[in-house]
Amino acid sequence: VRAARRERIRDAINELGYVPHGAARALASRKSRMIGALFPTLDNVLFGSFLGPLQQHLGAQGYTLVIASSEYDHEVEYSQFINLVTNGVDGIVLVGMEHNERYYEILNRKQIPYVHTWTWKEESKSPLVGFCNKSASKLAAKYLLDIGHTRFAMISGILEGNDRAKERLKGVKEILAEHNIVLQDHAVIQRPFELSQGASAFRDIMTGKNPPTAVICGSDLFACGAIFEANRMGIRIPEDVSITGFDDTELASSISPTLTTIRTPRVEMAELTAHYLLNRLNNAKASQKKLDVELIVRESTAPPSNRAI
Amino acid sequence: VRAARRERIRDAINELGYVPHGAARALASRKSRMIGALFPTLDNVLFGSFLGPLQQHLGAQGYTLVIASSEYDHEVEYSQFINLVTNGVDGIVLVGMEHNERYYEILNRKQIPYVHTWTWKEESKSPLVGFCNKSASKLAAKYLLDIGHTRFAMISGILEGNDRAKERLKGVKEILAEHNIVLQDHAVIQRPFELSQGASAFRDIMTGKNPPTAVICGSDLFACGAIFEANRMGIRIPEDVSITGFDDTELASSISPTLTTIRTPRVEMAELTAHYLLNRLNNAKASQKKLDVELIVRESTAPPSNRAI
DNA sequence: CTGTTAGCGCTTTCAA
DNA sequence: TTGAAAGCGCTAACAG
Repeated sequence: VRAARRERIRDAINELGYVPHGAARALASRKSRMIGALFPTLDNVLFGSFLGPLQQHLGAQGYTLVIASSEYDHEVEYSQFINLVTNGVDGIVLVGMEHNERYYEILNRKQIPYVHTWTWKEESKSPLVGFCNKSASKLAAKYLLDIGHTRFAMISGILEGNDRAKERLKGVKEILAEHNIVLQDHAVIQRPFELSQGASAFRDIMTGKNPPTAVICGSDLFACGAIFEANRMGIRIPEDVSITGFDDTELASSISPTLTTIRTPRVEMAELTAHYLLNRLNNAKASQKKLDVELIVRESTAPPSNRAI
Repeated sequence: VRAARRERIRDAINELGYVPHGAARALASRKSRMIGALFPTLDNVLFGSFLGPLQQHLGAQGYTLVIASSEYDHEVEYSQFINLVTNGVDGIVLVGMEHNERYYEILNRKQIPYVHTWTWKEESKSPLVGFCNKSASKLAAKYLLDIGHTRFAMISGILEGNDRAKERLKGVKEILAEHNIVLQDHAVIQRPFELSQGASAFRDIMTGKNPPTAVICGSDLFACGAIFEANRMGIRIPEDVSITGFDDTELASSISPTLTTIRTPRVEMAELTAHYLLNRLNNAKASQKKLDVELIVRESTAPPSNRAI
């Protein structure tokens, strides 16, 4: 069949509006050309900025991304996971490492490649494409120590079931300990990832006795909520209190004062996640990747003032 | 087979980790139990706050939500649309009404129910679950007129291919015209939906000659970016300039000053969208719905001051 | 290179 | 109520 005729046939197919039947194709070929992504929530620009590029890279190779969110609920996550497997995804993207053991049994039995993102551990046996949350949060704490802070508080995500949040807290504690500073339990406030939670946590922290001169936040959302609340309370940032965030979302560079934060490589992570899975699917060698994070110093941090506020 | 034995069988199935094969089921039953959602972007909390509840309601009836984003690109949207149809979704959720004619040919031929969201038109023949963008933006403009403003500017989303943005602008123009005020072309700035775009548009507006006393924004993102920029420029909100947003995202109620905005009913819209599609799929009567929007007055608006700034 | 055929794992229909 | 058989729309393997 020559090119000309081939083209006419393709045109005819388009004219008639023929759309292939994915289920039949999947059944016959044992490949669905779908990749599943199981995320904690969609209600956060963080994940959006990862999923867009991920979809793009996967789409370039003919794969469709199927997104599911667990709403930070284990039950929901489990049923969404089963949904993805039932729908026959060829590969799966998971966030963090704390997941039901059964997932891996199923994945292994069905030979479905998977990858953990948003996290990193040296000794991990399961495939990772992510960054080290612990050393990332150390970067922020270290910077604050270097410019002279000694009294700290941290606004953290809910630790339960969230290894990223746990690692971030651990990093802060470790580096403070190296400087003989103990981050006490009452100085660590756990909250769901929301602006308003950052605001109320900040108020709690600053109205307690012996308030800190620096507040380390486990998310830009917390940090920005804190900045808004500081403004309402008449607390000047950074003159009275320094604040750091985590992620470097658009809000961090837009807010006034702009936010000192940790840039997490979401776009690059999406690309490498796609490549990892695509390689596995093509039986090529696929290697996990540790990505670098970066401290972005902006206006929300400064040396502590001498006067206690 | 009695209940006891039935239960034992189910347990055994669970033990063995059997997961049904969706493609085979879909092929045999001509139902995939998947619903597609085609969105402009995932990189905006707006859509996240809709997709979460949508997934929840669909999931309650055993449906999986397959999310695709077009990144505001027609080509990408088309290929994602074909992807969804190929993957055999049983129903589809579209945002706005400006879509390729061919979508409807395919949808009709394949008898796939669909619904348009985020928009409303009285005379529409295609099913809608949404709100009227035009009357929504009128609410904001009307309020500003009522408290005495006469000089306006608008920061709008890119109009091309976006009927929601067009309607919002139209609403503002109409109500101003009723008060004999012409919103001139140079007072309307079109930008992609980003905080930083709101900031730079605000700067452009305020450094132009004869700056307005009120800036109407087609998105909370623009409005918050404008507030941040005002802060940097030493312009006081609302004393010097009033600013209104659109959507009532979490940022609107958190930012300082808090933002006067239009609340769009995203959660309710998600629920009704799910119900519409589920009813169509169950051959029950399904009716489209017009949802109400609401003006939320907060701190970012006040009567114009007498002194020109 | 092209045409034919078996069969993917289910649901559905029909027979027992 | 249960079992057997057909077949969904494709792909893959093989024969021509």
